[in-house]
Amino acid sequence: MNSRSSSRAASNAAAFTSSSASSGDSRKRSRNPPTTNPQRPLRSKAKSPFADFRSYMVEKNRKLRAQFQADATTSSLGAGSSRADSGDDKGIFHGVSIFVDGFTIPSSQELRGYMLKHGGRFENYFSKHTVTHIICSNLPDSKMRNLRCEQVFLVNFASSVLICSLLSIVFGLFWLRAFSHGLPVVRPQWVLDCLAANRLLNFCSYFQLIMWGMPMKLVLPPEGQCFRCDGPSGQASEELECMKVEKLFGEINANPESTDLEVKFSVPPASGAIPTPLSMINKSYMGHQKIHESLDSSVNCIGASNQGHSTLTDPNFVENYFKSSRLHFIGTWRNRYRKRFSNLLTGYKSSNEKTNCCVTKQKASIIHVDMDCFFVSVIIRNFPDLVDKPVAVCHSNNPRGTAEISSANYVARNYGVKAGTFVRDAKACCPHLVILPYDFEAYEEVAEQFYSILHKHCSKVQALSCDEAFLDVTVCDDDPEEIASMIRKEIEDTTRCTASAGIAGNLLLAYLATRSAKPNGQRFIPSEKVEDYLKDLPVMALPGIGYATYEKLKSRQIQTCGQMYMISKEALQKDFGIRIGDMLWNYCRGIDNRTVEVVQERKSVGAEVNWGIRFNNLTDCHHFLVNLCKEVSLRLQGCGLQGRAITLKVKKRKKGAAEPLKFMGCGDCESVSRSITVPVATDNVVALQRIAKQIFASFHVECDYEYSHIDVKEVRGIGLHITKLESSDISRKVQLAFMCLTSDQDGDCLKPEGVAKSTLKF
DNA sequence: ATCCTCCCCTAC
DNA sequence: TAAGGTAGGGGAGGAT
Ligand SMILES: Nc1ccn([C@H]2C[C@H](O)[C@@H](COP(=O)(O)OP(=O)(O)OP(=O)(O)O)O2)c(=O)n1
Ligand SMILES: [Mg+2]
Ligand SMILES: [Mg+2]
Repeated sequence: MNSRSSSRAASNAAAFTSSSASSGDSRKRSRNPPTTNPQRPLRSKAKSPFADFRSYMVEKNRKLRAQFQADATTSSLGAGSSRADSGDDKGIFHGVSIFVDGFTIPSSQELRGYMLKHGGRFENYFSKHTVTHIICSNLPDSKMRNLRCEQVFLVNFASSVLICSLLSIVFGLFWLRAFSHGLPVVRPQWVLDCLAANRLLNFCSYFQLIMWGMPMKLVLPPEGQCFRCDGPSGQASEELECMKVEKLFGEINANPESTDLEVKFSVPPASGAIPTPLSMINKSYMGHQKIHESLDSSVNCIGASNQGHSTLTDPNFVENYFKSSRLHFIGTWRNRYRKRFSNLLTGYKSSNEKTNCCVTKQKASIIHVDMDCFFVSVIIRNFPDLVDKPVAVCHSNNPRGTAEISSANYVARNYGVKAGTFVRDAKACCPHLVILPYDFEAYEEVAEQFYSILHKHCSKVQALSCDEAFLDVTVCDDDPEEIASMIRKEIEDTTRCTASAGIAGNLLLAYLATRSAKPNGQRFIPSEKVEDYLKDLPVMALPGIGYATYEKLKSRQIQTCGQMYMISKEALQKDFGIRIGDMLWNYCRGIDNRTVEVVQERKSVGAEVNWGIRFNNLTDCHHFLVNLCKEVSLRLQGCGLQGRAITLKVKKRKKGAAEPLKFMGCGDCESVSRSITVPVATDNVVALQRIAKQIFASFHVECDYEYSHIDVKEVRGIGLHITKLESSDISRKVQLAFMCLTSDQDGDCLKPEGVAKSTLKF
């Protein structure tokens, strides 16, 4: 029970066995950029109708793709079969792909119609990869409109906060303008004149003057401070307003029906209607009785027949997969924690401020606590006979299978079994290994007990994962080692699972101390022992140094912290970059300047699946993408966030790569990702789908080897990530306010209580 | 210099 | 059979 100063951490050969784990399979990464440049769609020149089955399929698949694209991109191809797409009879806008920026005359819808009719394309979202021309009217028009709105707005609300929001909307235009990326910005008249001349005219004389197009930056001040607008060269150009702003996050909600900035402010149905994040309830790992599950067919018999283990057979794969994924569980745990303990996390001022100058003089006391073989410990409570047997948690007990061990107890670890090993390899090196199934609800419950105890003993708790946290006990009166001891005892009494703890002067050393205290132990590293402790420590034991960095260091004859200690900071920075070099130099000296952060701002929301992804046709692939968008949209809404940048990632079997070692795995892949930034943050599922579809289209995933950049049959993983996040609160209010303004349209959306609520706040 | 995009790396 | 997710840090290299 006592802190045995085991030397396991140092002598453990885990670092060296891990190389075999990644042999030949997917974990290898390619540094290569995408070999292709899918700048323009490669069109096969379809000749005679379907000479054979193959060309029939090619044609069919192209139609499918075109149909799919129609949402995000509209092109004459998508317009349907009425138009013969063959030979020379391409419309006058063939090869032209426009993006309409802001208010135009003719309207963007009219322009869209012209493009469709005459062989061009119309993009709903700007991307330098897909757009060839930006269409933009004179700014004053749109500006006037916006300003007029602003005045009405003033009359109605007399709210300075809202002015700020309005201004940010106006500046959205500037930002958008700055997106031109060297593409021609052309007046809409060009389109009309081309039509009149019945040919593609040189657009040079139609260049739109970008009068106010210098990038402007709207500075969002810290709470309660002045609000400024900085001009191009950094000088404060205008002091716009000086006001108390509790928080100003941004702009109105994206309108899924239109990207025009003078949008009709209708509430997007999906995001506005359901305030409760149903997704969170559905996904709850706490639901002892699965009430809400009845909402989705998957649990009940209806959909069950279709359920499978891949996208080939399960139309509801996204949802079903996540239900069983351990990595999804631990990956999403932090958000559930945020919700569950939000009362303890809010109002805590960011310790980022170095205001604790008085504290810095005092030497910090950090405790790191981590549950021992968490997933196993929780399950094994029900099997007391197994405590001295080798046990692991895994989906499968198949001795020839490729299911992964999630956690192994310390008996099993002595045989070399650890998280991530295939069950067949685990069985090979430990034939008597007992496999137990997962119980995510139980993990959730124990984690809650764990954190309740931590928060009881200390107010500065930083959650690292469901079984691991840092505590800053610098200002506590009690002896840190005694606190750790008490906490560990209470954890064991409450949960019947053991935890280990490390105590030291900074996060790094506390973390390392826990490692050498495990299992069921604790260790204090006094500052005078630090050098001794680090001297022979393998570099791989340092947090932030994984397999790749380890290999890189090894090739430079650096394997221990002691050896790294000898390398100059400059040399490390040259080889690993400024920040990482700095980190290496610090860590091998036991220096760590990080502080315990109770609240951590979320910077991205995303979902991806890289298992069970197999498609035989584009339809299924599109279907999957649509569901992934739903998932991400629900997650955004579930945590009250909206984002401006949407990134789509596609994993594709690497050229020459064999079938994955792992059943239904992604194997050795290259991945491509591409993002689109829109001017208005969104959480709306329709908007996400449109944007994701547009990006997907730009990858040119097709069913046809010769003409596609990615064969849909080789897609092994898809991910969707949202960044440039803003809170949805404010934007929702502003949006409602706008609806009030423009009450002529969508008046039925004006839920009285909604408006009342929003005005109340102001 | 600073920002942005597209990656890779890391940890649980 | 089996459930290889999630989010942050940061580097390279290009645009501005
Ligand atoms: N590759 C991984 C790593 C972790 N986990 C899950 C199972 C672990 O039980 C839990 C906590 O991770 P830890 O790194 O803390 O590992 P353990 O708690 O299992 O063991 P230890 O005693 O080393 O902390 O996260 C996982 O499923 N797959
Ligand atoms: Mg643990
Ligand atoms: Mg842990």
